[in-house]
Amino acid sequence: MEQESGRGRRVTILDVARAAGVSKSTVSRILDDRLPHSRSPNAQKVRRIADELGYTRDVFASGLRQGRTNTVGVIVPRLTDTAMAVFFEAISHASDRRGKLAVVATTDHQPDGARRAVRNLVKRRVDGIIFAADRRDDPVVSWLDESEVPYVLALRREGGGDAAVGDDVLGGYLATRHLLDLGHTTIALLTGPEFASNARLRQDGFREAMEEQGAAIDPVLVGATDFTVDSAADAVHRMLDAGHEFSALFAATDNLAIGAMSALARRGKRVPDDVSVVGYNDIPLSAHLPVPLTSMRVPFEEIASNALELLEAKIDHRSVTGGVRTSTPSLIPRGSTRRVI
Amino acid sequence: MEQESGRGRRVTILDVARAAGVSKSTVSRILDDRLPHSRSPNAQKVRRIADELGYTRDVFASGLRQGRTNTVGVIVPRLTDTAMAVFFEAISHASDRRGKLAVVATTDHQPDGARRAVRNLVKRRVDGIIFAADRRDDPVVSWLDESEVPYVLALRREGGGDAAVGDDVLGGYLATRHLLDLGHTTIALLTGPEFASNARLRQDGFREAMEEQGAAIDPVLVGATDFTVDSAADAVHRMLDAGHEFSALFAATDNLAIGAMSALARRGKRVPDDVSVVGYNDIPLSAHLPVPLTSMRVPFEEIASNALELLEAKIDHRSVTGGVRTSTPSLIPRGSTRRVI
DNA sequence: CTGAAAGCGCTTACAG
DNA sequence: CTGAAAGCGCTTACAG
Repeated sequence: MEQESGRGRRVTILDVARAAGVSKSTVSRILDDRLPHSRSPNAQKVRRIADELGYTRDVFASGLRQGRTNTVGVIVPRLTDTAMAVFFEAISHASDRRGKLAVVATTDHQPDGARRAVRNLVKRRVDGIIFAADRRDDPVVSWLDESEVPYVLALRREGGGDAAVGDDVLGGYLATRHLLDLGHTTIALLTGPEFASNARLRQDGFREAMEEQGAAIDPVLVGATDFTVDSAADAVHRMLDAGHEFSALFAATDNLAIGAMSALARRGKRVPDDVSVVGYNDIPLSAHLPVPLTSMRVPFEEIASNALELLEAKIDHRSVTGGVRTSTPSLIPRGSTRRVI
Repeated sequence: MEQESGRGRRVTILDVARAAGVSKSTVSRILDDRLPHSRSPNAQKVRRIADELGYTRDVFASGLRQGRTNTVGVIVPRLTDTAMAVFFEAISHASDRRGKLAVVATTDHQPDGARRAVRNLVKRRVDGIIFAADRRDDPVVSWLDESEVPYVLALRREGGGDAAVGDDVLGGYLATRHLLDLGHTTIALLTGPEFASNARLRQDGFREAMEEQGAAIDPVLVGATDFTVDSAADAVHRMLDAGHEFSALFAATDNLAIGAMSALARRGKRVPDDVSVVGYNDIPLSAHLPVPLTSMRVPFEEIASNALELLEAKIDHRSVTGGVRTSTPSLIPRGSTRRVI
């Protein structure tokens, strides 16, 4: 690469064509990754010269002409939610490998956030959208259907659209099963808000495991949250105030588990001695808390790849077998859970 | 908006022109935000029709023609570092307000990560780059200088380029001053790796405060980390193993503080009763830890705005007075620090 | 203020 | 396989 692209005159396809003594059409074809890679001497020469000149295709010109931009939009509630940052990084890496760019927009949990995000991304000409925000009642999904932007859901299913998800029911089941296996029977649950489908499915898995075991679910020990650490702490304080004892707690996300542990600490309850705690998502921090958190690991890389594949199929108007790809979470046992004594 | 843009035929400037009975040149000018907003009847009509037709400018066509894309690239080490996610969200919001798009690339702390990130962003035709990765010795800065991409540094200064930063020396000073004021004199320090300029400046502030107070700095109580939670825990374990007592600890980031608290807990030291701890960055989680963390709040929004302004000036070839804008951090006292008894 | 025309850097039928 | 030509949707001197 003789010359890094900058503000000066860019190296265009015409420069390469002239230097190689061929037409720009030919250069365009030789450098087109979608076409079979020609090993003819001419092709090799063009590639060499393009390299020497530091030529890179102008994505704007190419996008304008092709009607596609090789850009995918990703919508998440917030990037400061580490699980979402992990997921976006996964999509970003997978996109990179496929020569695409992932751009992210956040909804900030605002009512109109999703719509604004979609509009912004569409304006930027993304080829499609991976939607990972979490409002069940959000009309954005039907709105996305009406608009003609190709999209897939990720980390949640809704309205029958294509989706790449983790098996949240199984995850909820496995987390609860772990606690039951350790001898716990009175288990508190910290779930998300009504509209969050993934939290509800994890709750379903919780119920399934409890029923299978014949363990009763105390409604007082089921706390709804808005996914904030604070609301989790509040919910646990209320449980404690109600005087209903519990020896274990399953939280629908690691953040909620952190809030729970914070409240438990403040009330003089030790983890895991007095209460065992299981989280969900296995965010990087969880392994490094004062009491390392037992958590459900979600295969974000796999889900990201699936989402991207499904989306590409949609963009290319290919129909995909299935339409929903489900990845399996796994339990990572750590210090926050122990056998009841 | 009659018709959401999608895959069907897009509404182009020509559609608007025809519907309004003017030329596309005229439409282009009327809809050009850079030009003074005309209130002539004609202009109003065109704007109304554009709206009715759901016209949005094709950023690719516009970008191709104008030679700029209204996109800024942001480079951070990782998005899973919450402080970086906060910062990117801040840039994203500020960009939005200015009608720009912010796209992010991560270095993953890889030696060649920064270069790869720059190359990727340049390929995507960003108008400029906000560089917030943290390797002091990274040759990428001089490399950026050679390439002709406009860029500014953020959260760190290096090699004299334009930069939007927090006052890390002051922050380190204030954090340490807080501990000194509470009566602590043997204070441990958790700093970053050699190459991280911001950590070093915070360390300078620490030294300044200690010297001012006439408090000695025990080299054994200065622990270098690689910014991971684990390495912080390890460093604290080593201090404890060495048998050098300390009643307070200042960590160059909240993550390091979390690692420290984790190690302290494992060694039976209570925070704040046995050891007071101060972090830096005030990430959202810090307020919600079992022991809420005293931390230095960094005005990320302000730094993001500054970075964007500096960058725009560079892009427009305007020279800016100064070239470095410094924002002031502030101490947020919480439960992790208390007066020595 | 307005319009016709050129051109940004590509890709892609079309014809050879 | 190759090249000349048209055109993607804009913006912008240029001339009126």
